[in-house]
Amino acid sequence: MDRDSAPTAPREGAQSVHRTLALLQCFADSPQDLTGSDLARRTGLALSTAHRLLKVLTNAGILEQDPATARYRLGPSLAELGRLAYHRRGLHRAEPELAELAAHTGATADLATRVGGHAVILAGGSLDRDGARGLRRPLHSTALGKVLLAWGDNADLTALPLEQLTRRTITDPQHLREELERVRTAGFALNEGESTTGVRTIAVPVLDHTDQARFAVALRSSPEAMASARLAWFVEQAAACATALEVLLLPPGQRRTGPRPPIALP
Amino acid sequence: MDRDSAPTAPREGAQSVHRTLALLQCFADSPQDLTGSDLARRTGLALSTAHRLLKVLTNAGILEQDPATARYRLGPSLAELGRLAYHRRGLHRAEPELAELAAHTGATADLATRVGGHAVILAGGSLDRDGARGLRRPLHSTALGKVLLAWGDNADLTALPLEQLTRRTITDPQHLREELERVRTAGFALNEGESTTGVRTIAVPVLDHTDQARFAVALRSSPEAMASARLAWFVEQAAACATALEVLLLPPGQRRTGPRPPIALP
DNA sequence: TGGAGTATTCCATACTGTGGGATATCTGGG
DNA sequence: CCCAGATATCCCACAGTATGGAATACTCCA
Repeated sequence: MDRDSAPTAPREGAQSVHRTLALLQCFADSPQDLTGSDLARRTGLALSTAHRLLKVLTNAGILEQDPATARYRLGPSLAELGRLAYHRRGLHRAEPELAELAAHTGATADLATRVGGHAVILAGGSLDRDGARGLRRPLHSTALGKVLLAWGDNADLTALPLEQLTRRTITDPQHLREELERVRTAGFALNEGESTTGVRTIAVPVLDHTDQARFAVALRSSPEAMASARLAWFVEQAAACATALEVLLLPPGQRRTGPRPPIALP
Repeated sequence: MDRDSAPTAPREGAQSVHRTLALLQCFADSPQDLTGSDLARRTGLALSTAHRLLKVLTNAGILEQDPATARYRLGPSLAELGRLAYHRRGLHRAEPELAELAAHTGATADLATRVGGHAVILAGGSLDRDGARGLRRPLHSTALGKVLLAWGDNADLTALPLEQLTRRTITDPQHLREELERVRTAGFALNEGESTTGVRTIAVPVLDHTDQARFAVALRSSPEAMASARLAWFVEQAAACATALEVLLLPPGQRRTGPRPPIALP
């Protein structure tokens, strides 16, 4: 009856809050406004339950109902809180760095962090295109995710769903573990067509003082534009950006002290 | 025991969600990271209750705990959802308009909308300064709020707290009702020192097809810079911006058809 | 070394959230 | 014009979820 949302969830003593967050998540997944019944269907909730929760969110301004269609969409309070979150986390300082990186390399630059079993894109990218697809991607099938796993907590790796998205997606835990080892020794992750066919992506970590990846920076483009011969150059540009972001995004006491992981082409 | 948060709240059958939102709201009010016990104190919740709710929010990435201090702050999922909300509501298109208005007039330009008993600032302003004070202001004591009330639903006016913020704050419902009438006939709201002493603010509505204020645009500066002789000019600049925003923020079917309310200096 | 302020976990109880159902509205078609 | 289908909204008795007191573990500071 209940679908588990992430490999984190201790669903104890907080059912309604969990359900409320599930409702919110629907809006990250769908670019259109949603009807109440639609939301109930997507979350598997009873209509009246969904409706009650939606009303609370609407009264708080987290969601809003279109006066004409009565459909729900993300509301002003969320824009407000999001703006605060964005600022307080220093992401507005990251944006120009990413823009510069994108302009310099001609590729698309993304900044992401890990939330549960997903890489959540925080800055960069193209919202008009990516906003429709949603801003979170599975960890196992993206360069960003591999970096976050390789320099992070991948103990519970078997808890990840490892869903097959394309023909090339890694779905075997052991295979993934080897890939992560390769990523760690190479100093960067390379993806081609494992998440979206016809797209090549590289990613590098933004490391803290314990050598954990707090964020990841990715560059993606067509395989031709990102030809193997120029791969090292792309990775170095991304790494330079990542180093800058360590200063901009981490508080002084939590910055990497050791050297960046050296880049070694496979 | 329970403090009522807004003059909207049907607190029925959603206690935990309400409490969760109250916890979130604490972060909008305080610029610093907050400890769990601090949050429990501010919301009046039992420590264990607050902790449980905070854990759910943290697992979802709505909040995050500083790895060093274990204090809570706004998290990546909120930045993600906020970014989506910001974009989907077209607020990124409003930002340049407001920047232009601010540059042109030399004042600070804000865009806000109504959520419950508050005017929530969505774009413009200076986040570094305003982010510390919070992004929401009471309706009765700000030019933005007066506009949202004057061209909006002010039937439940007596339900507003009407808290006294400065010596000049309007605290009498009847007095406020007269002021709103004045605002409606003037076509704009003027505030001086009712919210913050030494600041003069004007605001105009962004109207929809039913002549409701969906948003409000404000300009604020020192009383000298915004001298009475030049007041009409400031109001006209703001009104021009508001007209532009009607096109940018409202869907085609919901745009004002009639003329803008004419501006009449008192 | 002790004490104050925390985070975190446990559990029996009671109150909150639940969902089935009934009603009101709306829309597009026949 | 009226009906069928889909939707928003409200109500209420029941069950199970959320609650908060208390106990433990941890960290910082004097």
